[in-house]
Amino acid sequence: MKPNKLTPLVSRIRLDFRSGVPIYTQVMEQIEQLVIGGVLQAGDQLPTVRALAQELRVNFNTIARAYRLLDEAGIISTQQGRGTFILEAKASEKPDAEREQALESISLRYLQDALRLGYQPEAMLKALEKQITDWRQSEEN
Amino acid sequence: MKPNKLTPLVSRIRLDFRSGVPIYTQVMEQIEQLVIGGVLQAGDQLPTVRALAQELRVNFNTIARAYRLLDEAGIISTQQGRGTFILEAKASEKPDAEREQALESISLRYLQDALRLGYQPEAMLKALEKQITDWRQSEEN
DNA sequence: GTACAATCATACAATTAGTACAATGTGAAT
DNA sequence: ATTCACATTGTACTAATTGTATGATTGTAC
Repeated sequence: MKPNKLTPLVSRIRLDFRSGVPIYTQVMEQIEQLVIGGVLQAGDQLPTVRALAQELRVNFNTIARAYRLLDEAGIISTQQGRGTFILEAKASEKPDAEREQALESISLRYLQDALRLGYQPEAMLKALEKQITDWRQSEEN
Repeated sequence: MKPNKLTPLVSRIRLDFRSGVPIYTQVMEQIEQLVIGGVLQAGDQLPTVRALAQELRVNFNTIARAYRLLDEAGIISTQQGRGTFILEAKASEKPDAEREQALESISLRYLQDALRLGYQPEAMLKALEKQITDWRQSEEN
C-alpha cells in the first residue's frame, strides 16, 4: 500500500498523565477514535514510534505497545523498517455504531470528569450549550 | 498532561512517633494540609511510597496506606507502575469565578474533542444526555 | 494473657524504560 | 545496475520503577 501522507498526530492526541489510564491505552484509544472519525484514513502513515514518543515525551516502547495493540485490532499495519499505516476500514456492518460508541466514550469521560469535580449534570449541559453557541458564533466569521 | 513536578515532601512532613497518632494518619493529614494550603497543586507528583518511606524511616506500606486513604478521599490518584499525583480540587470548594471557569474549560475540551472526531453539536448534547440518564440509573442502586 | 490496631516483610502485578537486534530504505561508489 | 555502508524503522526481551495484596510481627490497652 502506498502511503497517502504523514498525518501530524501529535496535536490531536491529548495525554492525561494523572487520569490513571495507561499512556499506551490513551494513545491507542485516541488513534482508534481518529480513524473512526475519519481524520485518519486508509493509507495514511502514522508517525514513527520514536517520533511520536518524542513529541509526547514518553518512551518509544510505550508507543510501540499502542501500535501493537492497534495492529492486533486490525486498525493499523506496522511494518518493520518501513513504518506504520492505517488499514482499509474493515467492512463493518455498522460503521455508524462505531462512531456512536466513540462519541459515547468521550461523553462518558466528560461526565465523569465533571462529576468528580463536583458539578451537577444540569450545569454541564448548560455549559456545553454555551460552548456550542460560542463556537457557532466564531464559525460564522 | 505531564506531571508538574516532584515536590520534595520530606522537609514538610513532621512525624511525631510518640504522639500516639498513627503514622499513616499523620502522613495523610499533613499531605492534605499541604494540598489545602496550596503547597501541593493539582498534577504534582508525590514521592513514591518507597522514597517517602525511606526519608521518614518507616515501612513503605505505611506510606502506601496513607496514600490509599488519600486516594479514597479523592485527594490524590495512585497508579500502579506510574506514581501518585495530586488531583484537581473539587469545584464546590473553589471560589465561584474559578468554578465557572473550570466547568467552561472541561466543556470546551469536550466540544473540541467531539468536533475533532467529526460530530455535530446536536449529537454531542444527545450523547451527553444519554450518559447522564444512564448514570442516574446506576446511582439509584 | 488476650485482643486489637499499627507496622513491617514478602511476594506480586502493572507500567514504563533500556538495550540490542532485524528488516527495510537510501544513496554513493564502482 | 550492483553493491555496500549506513540510517531508519519496528521488534523482542529484559530491567527498573511503581503501587497492591496478604499475612506475620510488634506494641499497647484492657
